[in-house]
Amino acid sequence: MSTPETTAPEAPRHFIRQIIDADLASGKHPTVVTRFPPEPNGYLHIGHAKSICLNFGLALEYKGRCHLRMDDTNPAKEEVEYVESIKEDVRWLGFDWGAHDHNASDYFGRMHADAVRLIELGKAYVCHLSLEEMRAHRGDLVTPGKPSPWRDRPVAENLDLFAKMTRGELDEGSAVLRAKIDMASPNLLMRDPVIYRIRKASHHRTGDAWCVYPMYDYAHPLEDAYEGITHSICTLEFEIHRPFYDWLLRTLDTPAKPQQIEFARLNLTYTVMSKRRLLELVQERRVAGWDDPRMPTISGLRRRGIPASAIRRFCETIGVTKHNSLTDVALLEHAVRDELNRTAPRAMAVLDPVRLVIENYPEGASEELEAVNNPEDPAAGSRKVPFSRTLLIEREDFMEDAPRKYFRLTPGQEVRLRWAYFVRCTGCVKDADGKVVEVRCTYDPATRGGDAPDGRKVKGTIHWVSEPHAGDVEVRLVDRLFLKEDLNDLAEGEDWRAHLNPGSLRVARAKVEPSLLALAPGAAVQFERVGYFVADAKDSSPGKPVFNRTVTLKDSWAKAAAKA
RNA sequence: UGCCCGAUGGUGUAAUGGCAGCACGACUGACUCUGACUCAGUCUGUCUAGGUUCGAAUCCUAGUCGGGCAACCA
Repeated sequence: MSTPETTAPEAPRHFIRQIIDADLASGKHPTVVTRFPPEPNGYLHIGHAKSICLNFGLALEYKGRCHLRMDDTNPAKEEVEYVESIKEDVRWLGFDWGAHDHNASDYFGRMHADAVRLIELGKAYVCHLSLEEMRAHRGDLVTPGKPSPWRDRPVAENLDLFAKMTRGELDEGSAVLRAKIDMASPNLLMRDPVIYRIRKASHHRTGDAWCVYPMYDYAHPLEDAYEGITHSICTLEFEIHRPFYDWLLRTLDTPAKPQQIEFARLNLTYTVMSKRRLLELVQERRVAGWDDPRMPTISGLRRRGIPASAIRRFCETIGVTKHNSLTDVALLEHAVRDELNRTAPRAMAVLDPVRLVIENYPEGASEELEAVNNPEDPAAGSRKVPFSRTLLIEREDFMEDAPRKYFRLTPGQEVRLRWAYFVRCTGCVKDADGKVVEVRCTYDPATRGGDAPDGRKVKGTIHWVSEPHAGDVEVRLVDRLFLKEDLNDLAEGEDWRAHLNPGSLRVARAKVEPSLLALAPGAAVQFERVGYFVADAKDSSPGKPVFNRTVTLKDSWAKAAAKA
């Protein structure tokens, strides 16, 4: 597991850091304890990564600790499969919760005892209103609610009824436990919220031990208090829940009084982030699974070849605020390129091959040339690449009638074959349809290795593979999943699925230099002049890698050409 | 119609009463054995109107715009 870089001292003092600084300075807390509390009902995505980096990052930064806690209070929606994937993803991101592997369900006993205490305090009651009746009693945004007819029943009766609920003697939906607060509160969440409901369902951890399950609003503050969380960081939509959070801790007078702090969730261009939509993509088979390389899930990003360090860096870059924003996915891509440029070994692969014949190179001969593995990292060393008379180059690296400033192969022009020789184009061979089937050239033996002893320069360098030595591999040209920038900005009735990019996955064959065949599954590589790729961790087999494109290289020529 | 929260270049953010800064992006150009990287330069911003102050992105008031809130979900 990689160790996350400690945050630079000049890191922006975002508002949460400022709150913590103040709390530490005032002595309110001796240390920082945060938590990451996912509900195990789906896979983690890049938005969760923001929260993970924030919570675990803060703990690291302040030498406190961060707990991992499964918020498993709803037996109907949660599964073990998700628990495992969540742990794997957090670990992969580089974080460690140590011994603090918790579950909301660990506290069902304590929460229940606290509910009994609430009843004894006269602050909770059993209510039999149906869903519809309760909605009607709640009032609305502008009109106060009406009290439930059971609001003032005696403590003893509440105790007895809650015990019956707990023993499973009451039917689902026939009763709930409600906090008794204020039916006229302008905050609807304070109008006697439900805190326990009957669910005769089997829970993935507690089995059939319980017939009543706590609601999130009741459970979460208690979980935080039990664990001694100091700063309970969540997303903006929970802001309105904070008064109840504080009310509960105050009413129960818990020894610990964690503080809930809200920040804006991550939105990314060309990306859907809601669990519901991601689930639908999987269920409707619009992607191959949760870990499809096009998915913004942690497992998808991992399979796509995006390094954990790039995700961490990205999360630090985007900052933490209280206002909604839409982050350009280019920021993520930049973090990925930046990391991979430093670390990924280079190799040559031709995605759209056309044959290049060197007329003056001996037939049947071959040799090995030295190629640098990573110009950005001398320690990466070099490798041998086979060379012969017949090579394969990218089709787009030859043009019969080239525009000015086209530095690649065109009749009469000299270019460098990367790490090999200078070659001068002599022409091409076409088939009956006029399609180029072969490019011809001559080479200068004196330029072996790629430099001319006479000091002459070429403007262009192109990549190549030796046809007789080339490996043939599958490459998956992964592109953005959606064509629309802001998937949250949809017209009434507009289906987000209509913006799916039909070209988000193009499967192709590529010709590659032999060294690439030995690449370990999960290893990143740069195909020179093309992009960063990763040997797919799932579908690669020994000697037979399958490559996923992580991100393309920037291509200012393509941009210029498109403009012309 | 109520309550809560927010607003800084195209995008993400910093500045917490004292020179509006950084990163991404776009556009030039230099360099280059990757038209990559790197480097240099250019571009573009404090929602509006009042007020407080020597001085306001920052404090106050009003407005505008955006987001959230009426699951026995989290």
